[in-house]
Amino acid sequence: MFAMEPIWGRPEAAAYGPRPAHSRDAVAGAGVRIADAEGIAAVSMRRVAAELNAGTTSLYRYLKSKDELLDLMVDKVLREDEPPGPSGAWKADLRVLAEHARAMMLERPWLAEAMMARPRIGPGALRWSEAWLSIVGDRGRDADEMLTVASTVMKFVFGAVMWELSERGAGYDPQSWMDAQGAYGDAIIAGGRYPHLIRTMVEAEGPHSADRHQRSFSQGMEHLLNGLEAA
Amino acid sequence: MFAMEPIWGRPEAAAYGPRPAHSRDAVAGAGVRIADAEGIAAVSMRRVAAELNAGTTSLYRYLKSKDELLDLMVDKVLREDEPPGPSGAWKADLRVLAEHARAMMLERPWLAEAMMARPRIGPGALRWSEAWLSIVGDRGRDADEMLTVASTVMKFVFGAVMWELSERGAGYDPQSWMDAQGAYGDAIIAGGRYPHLIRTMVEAEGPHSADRHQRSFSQGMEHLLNGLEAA
DNA sequence: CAAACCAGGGAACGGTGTTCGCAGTCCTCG
DNA sequence: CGAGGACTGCGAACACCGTTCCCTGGTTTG
Repeated sequence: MFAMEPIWGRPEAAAYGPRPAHSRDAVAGAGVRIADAEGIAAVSMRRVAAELNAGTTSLYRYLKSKDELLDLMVDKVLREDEPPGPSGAWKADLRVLAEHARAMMLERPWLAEAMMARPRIGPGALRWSEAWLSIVGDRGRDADEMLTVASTVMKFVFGAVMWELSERGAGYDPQSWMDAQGAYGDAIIAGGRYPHLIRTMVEAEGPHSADRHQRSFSQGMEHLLNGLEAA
Repeated sequence: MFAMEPIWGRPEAAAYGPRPAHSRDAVAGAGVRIADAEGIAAVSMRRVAAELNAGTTSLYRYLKSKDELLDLMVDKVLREDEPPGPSGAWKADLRVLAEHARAMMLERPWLAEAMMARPRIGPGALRWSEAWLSIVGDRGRDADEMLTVASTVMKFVFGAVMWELSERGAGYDPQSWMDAQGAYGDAIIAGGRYPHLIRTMVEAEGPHSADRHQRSFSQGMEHLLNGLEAA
């Protein structure tokens, strides 16, 4: 497997020559600004260059590819959002860090997907990894258990956030969708092939409430933490 | 909120006119074949049309947009992979269904991301939702608890799969990356800013083993199930 | 048989990421 | 101090992309 060198392994400034008019961080910042304001789809090389009053292809003096631009954008955001440090109570600390990570990713709907698309090995991402591990690392357990606990929580957080974003992006929530749909929704109910699904939709309060994602996340975290505590 | 009608709510065949040369399912099948063989990035309207020996723009007789093509591809795969039914032992059943879902998504690396990108409301997706809920629905609990249990497990499974795929896609695993990297890897270690991270890399056996993802998944599932059982 | 309707698909539009090559700028070395 | 060379900025161009328009020709209904 080729160990393609990440952008953080390459020096930013050259030894010789004219001073660059911009910087990696400025390029990343322009990308973040556009993604926040107009969505990740609006982040094109031309658009980012325009944001910087630069020629489109000048960006390739700072980056090898658009993927690297996304790497820089992700890491800039992670670097500028400091993870809360451990207090010593690992369960509470995991709760706090998980909530913080969730809020961060919900605030920038493009972030979670961009993080999952590429390795997370920039300085900002490493600091977040360190934060997760430092919470579970001060127990007496061995390194493998540290890893299991931390990565299990991280996986749940990512999954929960992507789940929530997928509903938000579609402007869709399960209950109102069921109500609003015409022929297809009726066919689903009339078909009788999904009894548990329909019973849940009808009986459960969760899907109707406005804070159902927050509640579902908190409850899931609580059960998960209980399971990890018993281990 | 606009309830944009999903493709499953629209009839496939028209009343009048010549018989269509293809079908939605054939179009979806062509897309799946290309995605499986050449990756999701190779799935373009032109490429799919070529696979069917059709004109590019003929596809728009079957679909409104490329997004709908992805909807059909996802649902076709879900429809053709039958979820294992419940045996009555809910914990074991959740384990089995989770493993099945994980294997399915790992086999087609494009599937998980496509599933998260759009609402999952086709027949195949509904049958999978029904399968999850039918496992937890035959306990005496109320509907909200059913939902919490099922969705918590689903979120963990998605998060775990996307995590694994993000490493695979980069041809990167944390340990070998640490070993292979030159200047940047050294700087990480020398800097001393990530003590827990480095200790984990050095001491843990997990990151070195070939089946570390499977093991991490199984262990996480076990802890999660224990926590859900106690609830 | 005529009218209405629909499937197939070529041409074209405005985007995309990226490569190439060139002009001009600055640093280093003789 | 001057020359060579490395470097930056960037316009032009390429091969694609998703999608709309519009026309031809086939099929079904009345």
